[in-house]
Amino acid sequence: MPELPEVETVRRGIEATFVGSRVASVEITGVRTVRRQPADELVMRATGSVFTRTGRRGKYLWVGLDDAEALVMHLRMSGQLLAVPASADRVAHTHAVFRFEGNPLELRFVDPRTFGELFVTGLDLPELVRLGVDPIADRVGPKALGRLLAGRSTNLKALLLDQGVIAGIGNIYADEILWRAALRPDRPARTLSDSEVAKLHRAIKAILTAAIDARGSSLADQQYRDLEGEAGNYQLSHRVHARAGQPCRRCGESIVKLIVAGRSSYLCPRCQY
DNA sequence: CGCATATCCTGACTGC
DNA sequence: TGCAGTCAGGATATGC
Repeated sequence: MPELPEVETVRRGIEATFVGSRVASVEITGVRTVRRQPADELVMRATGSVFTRTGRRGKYLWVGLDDAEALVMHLRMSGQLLAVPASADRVAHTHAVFRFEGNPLELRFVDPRTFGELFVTGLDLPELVRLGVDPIADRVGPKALGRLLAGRSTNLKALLLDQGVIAGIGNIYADEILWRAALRPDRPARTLSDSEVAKLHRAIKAILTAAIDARGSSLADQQYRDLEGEAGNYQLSHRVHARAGQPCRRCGESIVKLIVAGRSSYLCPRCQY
């Protein structure tokens, strides 16, 4: 569910609400929530530490613990991070709860499908070195993007989804980016002209920036919520995602749904090439 | 290397 | 109303 814009929105919420607070206690109840290390180890390393800063790389979110270690979180398909009063009822699938000294709000990790995870690691984030460039946090120019595409026979959809190449783009934003760039998802990457690479570069920046400004996308199931439990607004600006049969906002042709790179992919068959 | 498939799960939705 | 089947924003392993 959450892609770069949603994770960035949650990161900003944690920055505003919990940075500067000292962890009073950590409760891990989900059996799969902490799986790279014993849950007790995470509890011990986090308890007593101050949330000193936040960061994001692709879809991974992290919090500095005393500026000495990092608490890394990934929401995967259904994870939510929520700031709620400690007295509030816990919803089903609440797998982790962080309480803080002098902060009336606690941080809860809720994840029905249990694909999400938490772990504590070093500030150099060795688990994240495999990730490719972050299109928002890193300065990625059109030439750098062109080098990532060069010589690859893989299609654009698979490439945009490959976290080892570009980190943070998921199924919704890949489709929205490719529509904006007027490029088909099944187009082999190495066939792009310089001007098409430039268009793709502009579309990545524009779509992700607009989606962050809109605080992310909440689909019909309302599963994505920000730290305050509020829905995002970027779904109102979607041009292709989940719009099969509806008219293209650029040329009027019916949007179609294909499977590309094993994922549902929406595109305009007339104005994407 | 690239690609399809299966897998980890729960829940919402569809069609009978 | 119930029930089976399908699908879902992600990431990874496997086999061809």
